[in-house]
Amino acid sequence: MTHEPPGPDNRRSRRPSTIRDVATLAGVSKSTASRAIMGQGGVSPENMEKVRRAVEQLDYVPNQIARSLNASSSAVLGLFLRHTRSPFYAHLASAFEEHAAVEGYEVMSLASGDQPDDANYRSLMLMADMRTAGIVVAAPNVDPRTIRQVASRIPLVLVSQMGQPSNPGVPYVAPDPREGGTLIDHVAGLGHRSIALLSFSPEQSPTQWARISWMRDELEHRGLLAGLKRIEPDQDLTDVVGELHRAGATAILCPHDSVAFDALAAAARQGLSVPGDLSIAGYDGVPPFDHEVFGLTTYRIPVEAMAEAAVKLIDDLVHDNHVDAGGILLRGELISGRTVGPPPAGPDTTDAS
Amino acid sequence: MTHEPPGPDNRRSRRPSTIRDVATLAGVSKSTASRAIMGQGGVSPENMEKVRRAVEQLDYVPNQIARSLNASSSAVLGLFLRHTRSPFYAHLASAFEEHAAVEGYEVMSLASGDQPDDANYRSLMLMADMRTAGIVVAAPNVDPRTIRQVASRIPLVLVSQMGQPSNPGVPYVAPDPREGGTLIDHVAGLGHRSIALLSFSPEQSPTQWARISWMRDELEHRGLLAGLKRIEPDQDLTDVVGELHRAGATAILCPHDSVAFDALAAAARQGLSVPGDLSIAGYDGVPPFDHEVFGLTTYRIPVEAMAEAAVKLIDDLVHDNHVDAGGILLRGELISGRTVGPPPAGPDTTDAS
DNA sequence: CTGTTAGCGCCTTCAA
DNA sequence: TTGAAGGCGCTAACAG
Repeated sequence: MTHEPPGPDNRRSRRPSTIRDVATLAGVSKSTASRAIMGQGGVSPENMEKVRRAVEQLDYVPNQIARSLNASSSAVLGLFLRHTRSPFYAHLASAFEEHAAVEGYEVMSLASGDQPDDANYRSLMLMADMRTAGIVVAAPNVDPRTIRQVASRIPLVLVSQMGQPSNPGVPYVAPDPREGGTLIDHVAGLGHRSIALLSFSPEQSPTQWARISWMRDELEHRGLLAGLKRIEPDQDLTDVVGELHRAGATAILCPHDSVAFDALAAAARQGLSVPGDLSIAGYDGVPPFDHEVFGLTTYRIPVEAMAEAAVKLIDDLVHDNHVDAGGILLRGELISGRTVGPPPAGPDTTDAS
Repeated sequence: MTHEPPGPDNRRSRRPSTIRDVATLAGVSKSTASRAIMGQGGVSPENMEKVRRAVEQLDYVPNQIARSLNASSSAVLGLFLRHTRSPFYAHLASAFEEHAAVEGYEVMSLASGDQPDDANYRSLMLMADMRTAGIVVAAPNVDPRTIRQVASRIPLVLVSQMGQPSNPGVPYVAPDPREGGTLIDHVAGLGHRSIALLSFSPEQSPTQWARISWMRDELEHRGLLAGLKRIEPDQDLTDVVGELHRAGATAILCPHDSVAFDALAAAARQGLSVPGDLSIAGYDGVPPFDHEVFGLTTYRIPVEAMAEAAVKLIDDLVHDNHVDAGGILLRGELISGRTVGPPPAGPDTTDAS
């Protein structure tokens, strides 16, 4: 084995050069260097040039953080997400980044995961500390008090998966709650008279809980409710789906698309054909679940439009433009796939026209 | 309509209280306040209590950024991702956050999207500026020079979707390149003698390009290559798939799972049954694509293990433990689904045992 | 144990 | 046009 060359060092070396280094090398004062770098004029051409060269030679890049420490605001937006994993949030984040970039913002994201609320508070404060221009919160698990506390210090916009969130005074973007019946209309319209719901616990997801609750009430009101089954994340749905079917349900509405696919797998294991024996619908309608090859029937939350609206809202807030204390409601759309069809012709189909 | 109450204000109010406010209110000096807050001892019980009360009364939260400005390091890790959208990166980010949390790190993420490399450089510097303890880069589009430049200032680990990346001296985590043949072995093992590849351009994804190139060479070497078709993102694959099939290909390997589903849809439109007429395989094997209900045959990149290894690596680097200049290679696994089967019995199946 | 001083890197008054 | 000084919020080193 030959002698190893000093080689590209694993360990860090020269500390990043500061504006001081630039000033010294250019033979001017820090202030002049600063002004030259900021390009605000008021610097002689010679000094301008000297500084430019020093910057180049030293690979100098201004420390954005130190800069924003006294600038009181930067061009960075904070995005606080429930998870990174779920396609809904991933898609939202991506769309938000794109639209924010158009307005000249950089986006830094933090995820809540399942941390307790005081950790959420610290995460949000961390964003605020770095003088983000504003924060967008897309994490239904954050306590409303925390939201208000942070919102009192920095422009903050809420993005919700459902109707108006319970944070008075904080602007929000959300799907129009009046759209909640779209899916039910579709399923009922095909003739289903016994529709079941799957749901996580309220703790696991307040948003989905609210959504499902609304649907339960609506179905009950219309006399179509076949029952609501509480499920756990990653639970095997084979038995649940089997029971619901045996109990007479002809359609199952799921809290989100991923669950719908679990239910489809469960139905397959139970030897049930979809939508022949049983119809199954999801909720969210976000890539990749909405891929034509899957043919899932679902309700598409208008993620793209929500992201765009959120950027506009936070941007207005940042620029102190007038912003409605309320929020912006957007309409999604029904994705009509191949997992929902007419109910099987049963013995009591008499009243189905 | 009644008179509106002053209401929870849309606009921000009192600027966040600083350690100065705390000190003043508690009637001590900034240093004492600081020490009390840091809880490092050396403060009298009375002052301790006074400060505690002041903190509570003012809702004081230390500014982490200002703190790290002279601390030279914080407990925040930076994660720089190619996209937020793709399930691969979303999954990686999520897993990374979880493992980082175990080690007591917070994770802030920035996405590269399609920005030019100088913007990538600025993004990475922004992370470094905020004194992140270290940075993990999972974005194959970042220029190696940029990587080295940043790595010379701050602990940096590379996470790649394929074998060893071309960044000498920078530790990395990657799937074992020797595993590259797994999928080919599987498909060829079933009797396919004419295997086609789909690929994006090298610019769109160096990683996938490298992977596909490797496969092309391998297939050519084995005399099984039916051709390589260059595709664009979001391209309709109907014609491509049709042509490949007519040209005699019995199996198509895709650059990643999402493309595989596009190909499946295209095959369906062409009236081809899968895997009866044509076998199709993906690559990545990450949720939600690996869901049993889809039955996709693919190669699963060991994302979880990679995330865990990346955390360990960056943590070691941060603590100046010895870290191999090379990297860590991990093995994924073949997911054998229902989209790859034996080739159709053709006129020239004579040599297939 | 406590307060004063200095400095992280930067920008922005204020005089000169 | 320029430099010196001060401050963003915080912590660490240094006297008392």
